[in-house]
Amino acid sequence: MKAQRQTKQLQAVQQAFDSTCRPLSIPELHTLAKQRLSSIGLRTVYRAVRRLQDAGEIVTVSVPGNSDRYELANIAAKHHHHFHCKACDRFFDIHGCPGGLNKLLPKGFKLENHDLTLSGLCASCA
Amino acid sequence: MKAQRQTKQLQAVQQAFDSTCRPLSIPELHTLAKQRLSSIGLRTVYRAVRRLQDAGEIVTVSVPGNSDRYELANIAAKHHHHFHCKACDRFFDIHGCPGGLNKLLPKGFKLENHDLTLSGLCASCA
DNA sequence: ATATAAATGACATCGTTTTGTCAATAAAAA
DNA sequence: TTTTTATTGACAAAACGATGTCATTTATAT
Repeated sequence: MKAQRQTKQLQAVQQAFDSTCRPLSIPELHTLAKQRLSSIGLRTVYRAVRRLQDAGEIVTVSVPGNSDRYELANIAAKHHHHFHCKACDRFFDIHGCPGGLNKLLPKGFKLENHDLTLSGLCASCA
Repeated sequence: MKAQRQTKQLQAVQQAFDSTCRPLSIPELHTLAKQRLSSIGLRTVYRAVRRLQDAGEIVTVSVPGNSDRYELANIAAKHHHHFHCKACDRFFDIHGCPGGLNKLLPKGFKLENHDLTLSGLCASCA
């Protein structure tokens, strides 16, 4: 279930993940990959993401009011949250978690997961 | 900027909000409104939501990996969060907030908002 | 009761994201 | 090097939510 051929295109997408430690959207990946391989097509980025997903190297990050992002599975394995910069529209990883969420639940509800998205301005935009 | 005519259709949508105290999607609103007015069209639900938004009666609720929901503005005015049931796919209001989120921010980041979505099973599905 | 125009609903259309297709390319095996 | 076939990229097309259109309906004012 691993990506089978080592192509320049797949490497360009992998390098985008490796060099940018934040959740990336498909258009962001396309832009980043084009910096290393200007000829890479959007269709190929979609396919690379699918393959990396199937290989278990990346996972989907759902965020409110925005299209899906993707990030390295080994980063996602450590519980963390995200910050969305309203100016540059980028997402960043936030390490740490408020905790104590079970107290917020109404009677009878069963908590399995939670998802925290902070938003405001990132360091470069503030 | 208020909805101008009091139609059965608009009332059906308003009643959906009034009788169901949780964030509702367009299809959910359509289903609920049809229970009171089976002839109401989806197009009309879209327009009713737009009008109620313009009138300031409802606001948009963005949630991760799901289409937008809408809820009454007076409910949204009190800071709260949401719970998503993975079984029935409904969203519920959660009152209370973990707080202390500023500590999680990296240097230089400016926090303006936050968004917490718990998920699991609701009382009726658990 | 009548006139006016906002609102409705059926349908078509749009805009965006995602996927299908297929001839050409190129990575890995022979 | 040659062969094989996974992969690519251009293009078409699907999927989807949301909106435009317009003849008809109907709430409201007169």
